Amino acid sequence: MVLPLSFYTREDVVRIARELLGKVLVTEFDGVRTAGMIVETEAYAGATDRASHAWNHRRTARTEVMYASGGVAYVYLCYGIHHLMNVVTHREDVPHAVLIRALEPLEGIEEMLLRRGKQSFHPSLTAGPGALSEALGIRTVHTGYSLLGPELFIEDRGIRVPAKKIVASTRVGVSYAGPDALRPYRFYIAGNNFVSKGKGLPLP
DNA sequence: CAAACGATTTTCT
DNA sequence: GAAAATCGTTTGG
Repeated sequence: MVLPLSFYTREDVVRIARELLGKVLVTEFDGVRTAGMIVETEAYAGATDRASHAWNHRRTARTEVMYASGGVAYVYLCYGIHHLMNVVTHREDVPHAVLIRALEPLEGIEEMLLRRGKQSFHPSLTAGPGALSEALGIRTVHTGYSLLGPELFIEDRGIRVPAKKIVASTRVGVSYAGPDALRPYRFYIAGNNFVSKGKGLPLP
């Protein structure tokens, strides 16, 4: 089933990040379907989190969509090259979000190879936030799109990720965030080949 | 209006 | 392991 709006509008963004592991992200642009199981996420706790684009209620044209009510996508361009996709959570005016960092491909692998310009199936196809966005055709034009479909949605297909397989660590690439860089807000499935190689700071 | 920079990935040594 | 690629967003003058 497609995750309902009530999944996204809850208050605990860290819990939502953890619960997104094992869910399936699907895109269907121009009738082409691609999908993958989420294996790595990061929570960004809005105004109180220095690592967040919305830290201290920073509000710009780019981050405006983070202030929407949960259940929409926040997609932005990083390093001029990579499109990074986030799930907006919580209620209106509370700019929480979860970055999707890695997927295990499930459907439309041929199309993913085409979009990524790859010859063969390899974890680098969808391991990493920029890579998975390219594989699924997600670009900044999709920011603000509903996560309830029809072109972009997340499903629960009954995949259960045992708590013992969920690892918490620090977030990748946020060392500028001072003490907040130490928050254990990154989650991934232990042993999954499609988890990105990115590293955060060592946990205290 | 100019300039620095980034929640990354790939390639080259 | 280091460095380049590449451009929209943000910030400072």
